[in-house]
Amino acid sequence: MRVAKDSPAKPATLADVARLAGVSVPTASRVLNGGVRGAASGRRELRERVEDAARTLGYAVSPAAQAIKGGRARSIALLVSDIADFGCSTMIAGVMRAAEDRGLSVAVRATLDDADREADLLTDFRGERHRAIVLATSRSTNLARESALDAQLRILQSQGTNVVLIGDSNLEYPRVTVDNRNAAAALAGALVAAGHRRFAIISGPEEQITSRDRAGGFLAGLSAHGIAVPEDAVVHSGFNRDGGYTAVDALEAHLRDLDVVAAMSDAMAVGAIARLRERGLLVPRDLEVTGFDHVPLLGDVMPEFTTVQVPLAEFGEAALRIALDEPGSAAGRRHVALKASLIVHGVKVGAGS
Amino acid sequence: MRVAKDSPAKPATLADVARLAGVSVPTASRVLNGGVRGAASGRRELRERVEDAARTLGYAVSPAAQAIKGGRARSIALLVSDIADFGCSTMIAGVMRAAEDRGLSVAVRATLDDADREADLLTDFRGERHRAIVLATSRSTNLARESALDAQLRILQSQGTNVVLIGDSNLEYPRVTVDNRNAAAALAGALVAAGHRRFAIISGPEEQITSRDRAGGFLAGLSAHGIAVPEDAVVHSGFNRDGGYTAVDALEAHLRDLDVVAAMSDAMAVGAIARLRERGLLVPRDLEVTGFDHVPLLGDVMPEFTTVQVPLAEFGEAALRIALDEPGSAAGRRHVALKASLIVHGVKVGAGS
DNA sequence: CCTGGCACGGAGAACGCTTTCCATCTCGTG
DNA sequence: CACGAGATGGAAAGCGTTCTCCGTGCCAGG
Repeated sequence: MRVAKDSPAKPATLADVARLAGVSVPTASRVLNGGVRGAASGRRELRERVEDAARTLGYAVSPAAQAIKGGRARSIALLVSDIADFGCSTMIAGVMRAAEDRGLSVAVRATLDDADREADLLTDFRGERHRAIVLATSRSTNLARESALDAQLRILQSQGTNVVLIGDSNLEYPRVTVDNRNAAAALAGALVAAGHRRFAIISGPEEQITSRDRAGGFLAGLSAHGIAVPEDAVVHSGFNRDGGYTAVDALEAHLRDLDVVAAMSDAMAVGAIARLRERGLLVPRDLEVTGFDHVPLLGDVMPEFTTVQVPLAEFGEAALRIALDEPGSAAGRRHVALKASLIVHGVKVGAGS
Repeated sequence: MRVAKDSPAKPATLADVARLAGVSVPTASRVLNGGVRGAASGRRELRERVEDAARTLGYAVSPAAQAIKGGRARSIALLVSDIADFGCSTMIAGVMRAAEDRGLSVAVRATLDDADREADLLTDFRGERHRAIVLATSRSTNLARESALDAQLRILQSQGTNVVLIGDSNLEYPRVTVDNRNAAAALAGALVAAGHRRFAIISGPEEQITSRDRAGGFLAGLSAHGIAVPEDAVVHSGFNRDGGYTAVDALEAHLRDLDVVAAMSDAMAVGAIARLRERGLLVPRDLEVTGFDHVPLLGDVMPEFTTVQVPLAEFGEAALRIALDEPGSAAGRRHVALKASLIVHGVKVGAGS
């Protein structure tokens, strides 16, 4: 008996189901959509016939067709810089979980920190007619870039796709943030309290708001205790592992006289630690390296690590609540601020805003 | 001046573009699709008119409409167990990059190791008419579960969605794998060569093929050197960080007399290290913990870590090549095996098939 | 027994796009 | 000058759904 293995048999359509059940297409649709017309409506027997038919044929509704008809897909878009980044992936998981609770799917795209890519991806999203878009790429103060982005987002918004930002930004959209400044200041305070006096800072690109806020807050926290950081002990680099790695060399002049290298993200801290070791400095024996974000895994392998816990996984839930106009604060310009906590030498010591 | 901010202005459609450009819809479609009909076809002037119109209106094609017409979406589906897992996210990034090179988008879903969820997600995928599905969840030897999955995949395949597996499986589909057995055996050999004699193994669920292969290979590698592992020094647990954490307690009887705890994944190793420390055992001072997968970050913070490097990011490229029937080996049952490398105390020492 | 109201199933349109087919137009050639 | 080949734009169909109407049948009330 020959198997028709290469038959590109077309998937069952609603029409197939209707035919098999002996009803019309709209009826089948109504039944499968949960009986819009009177919930437990219709002859029970008919309902069962349709459901049986659907099961028999292995029918699965085509979201594409639904989207094209309804004008909007049952999905939300998520833009991040890099999926492979630990922080990002935690946040993505949070968004997906939140979306799933609402019966929505998530389309994730990565910009890889390329502004052109970002623009292209937003254009794609426009065609995809998502319910909402969550923008989790780190925003900058570069006016040209940001206003180009703003224009894109405005279009998206005017076409019915809600926009939510994750993280601080100069753009005027609903957003969910963490008070990076105050958390960083609290971190600085804790480090001073622990007896440290000589600091260097590894921050992200100067234009980038998240790392700028963190570095600014950290410096402010230090100066509140009368401690200053030499100008050339604040270096800007890529906001990721490799950025932290290379930044260490820029700190060369200070390396032997430091208590703490404060990296403005856990990923940067990891890179810094690797490079410091290559240069013969051991962490935390010779100096301490602190991070920001709280990648869970780091606490396991570096129990003494000091960082700020950002509730990455909770961003998703908060963002979707805003994006989908659910009972949050009043409508209009909404903004949710989540709490960050300090983790000093592996121990959570409370909150900064 | 009032801003009509809430106008749910409909996105521009191809018809809008055509109207503005003064051409018919099919013409607009042909122009924007890259001029199927004669490449640099038509009056250049007409082409420009259409492109201008599209730009003016901010037109973005609707993939949903394309999919519904063409019968197939320009996308591939990717099923993983947990997006937040370090290994997973690296692999996802690889798949997305490979897909993007081919002009395809990726729909990622997570099963969270729940068989029911897995079935539901596969049903969803069926309706979504993807070009191909990449199944990267870890497969098991549980016959009931696997044959249910097989049935689902067969349907998918018969409906024109190619299926590729990442990782070993008993199911008969094209796949891309790593020779876990031999790599694990090589790892064992290297550890013996380093003078270790007393081993314990932390593996995933017994039914799960990946961890079973790794543990089996490891044991085989040891016994090739005349070393045996007590039966109760091989524990099975969840194939993730928490699994490693809890597994340590099951090894209680052996903990003080071990040279190496071999965890069958980096994530498990991390959990084990955390728990060992809580129990007063320091790694690598008191005993060594080895992993499997090579999460990049671990090498930075634990330079002496010993593990097996699995080319997670390359899985995507290989999987898509197979899935899309590109020039690989002959058609039919295809299978690509990627190379794993040993990383002993942070130094890459070569390959195990 | 007849009529009005109501509930429910079906016919048809519409969504945005591609594709097949056809009509037209241009140009080269006999 | 006429005819045919080749190219090119347009009309229409159709993809799988949902939604808006309609017609039908049922029941209650007069």
